[in-house]
Amino acid sequence: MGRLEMSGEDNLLRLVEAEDGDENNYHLQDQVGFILRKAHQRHVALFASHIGDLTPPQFAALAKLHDIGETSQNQLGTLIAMDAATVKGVIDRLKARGLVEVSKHEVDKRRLLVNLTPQGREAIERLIPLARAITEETLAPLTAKEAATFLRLLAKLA
Amino acid sequence: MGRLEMSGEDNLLRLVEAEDGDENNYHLQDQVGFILRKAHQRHVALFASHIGDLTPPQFAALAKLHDIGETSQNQLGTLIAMDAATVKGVIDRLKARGLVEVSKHEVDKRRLLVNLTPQGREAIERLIPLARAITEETLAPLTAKEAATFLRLLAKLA
DNA sequence: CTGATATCATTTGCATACGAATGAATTTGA
DNA sequence: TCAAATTCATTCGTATGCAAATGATATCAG
Repeated sequence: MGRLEMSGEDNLLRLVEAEDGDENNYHLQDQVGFILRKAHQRHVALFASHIGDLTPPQFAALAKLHDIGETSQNQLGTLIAMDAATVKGVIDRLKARGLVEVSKHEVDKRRLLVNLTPQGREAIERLIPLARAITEETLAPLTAKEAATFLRLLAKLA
Repeated sequence: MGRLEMSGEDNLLRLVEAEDGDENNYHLQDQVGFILRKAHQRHVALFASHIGDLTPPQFAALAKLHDIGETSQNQLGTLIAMDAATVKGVIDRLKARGLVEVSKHEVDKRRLLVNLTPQGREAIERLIPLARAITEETLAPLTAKEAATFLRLLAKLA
C-alpha cells in the first residue's frame, strides 16, 4: 500500500490505510501472551532434548519432593503450581514408574501422602545438574545482566 | 539445622549443611522454566476471564487469518507456532463453530486453505480490543519501562 | 522421465491443563 | 453439638502440544 502513484483519492486511501496499519492493526507477534507461549515452548523443547524420559512437570514434582520430603498430593500441587486434576495424573505416572510411592495419612483420611522412592531420589539427584544446564541454555540468548533483569521481571508476572 | 547448641562435630555438620543449602540445593521456584510456566498459566487465566468462549490458540488463529487472509493450514500453523497436529485440532473446532471455512487448493491438491467466515471476521474484530486489554493486564505488575524491557528480553528467548 | 525426496495433512498415542461435578472426611460456627 | 462450609482427592470432558507413522501429492536430480 502507498507504493503506487497517487491521485487525491489514493492519497486519502493511503492515509486511512497507514492509520490502520500503525494504530488499529493488531500484531499477534508483539503480544506478551503469544511470545510467552513461544518462550515456554522453547524451554520445553530444550528440556526434552536433555531429559528425554521426564517432562518438566514430572521433574518439578520430583524436585519438590526431594526438597521438602513427604507431602500430601494436594500440597505438592500447590507448591508446583498444578491443580488437583493435573497433579493426580503426574503422580500416577511417576508412581507407575516406581519413582514415587503414596500412602494414606494416619489422622486425616482425606490426604494422600506422596514421597520419593530410593529410585526416585537417585533419579532426581542425577538429573538436577542437567536441569541447571537447561536453565543456562534457556537463558543463553541473554547476557548475565539481562538474564538477571529478565528473571526479576518474569517473577513479577508469575 | 544449626539451631542447636553445637559440639565440634555439630559445627562440621552445620558447615556441610549450610554449603548444601546455599550451593547444592536446587530451588525449583528460581528456575526460568518453572516461572515461565507459571507466567504463561497466569496469562491463560486472564485470557479466559475476559474471553471465555475462545482459547488463546483459537484467538491466535483468527487474528492471524484476519491479518493475512486465506492461507494453508500448514502455513497458518507456522505463523502461530503450532505443529501440524495441533493446528488441525484448532481449525477443526473453529470450523465446527462456523468461524473459519476450509477449501482445497486449486493447483496443489495437498493443501487445505483456511479463511475467516463473515462470523469469524465479526468475532475477531470484536475481540481484538479485549485482547489489547488482556495484554495490558498481563503486564500490569510492571511499569511501562519495565514492560518494554521485559518484552525485548522475552522476545530474545522465544 | 522417473525414482528419490520433500511437503502437506491426518491419525494415533501420550502428557499436561483446567472447569465442573462428586464423594469422603474434616473443620467451623451458631 | 451438629448442620454448614471447607478441604482433599477423584473423575469426566474438553483443549492444547508434540512425536511418530501414514498416505497423498509435488518437486528434484540424474
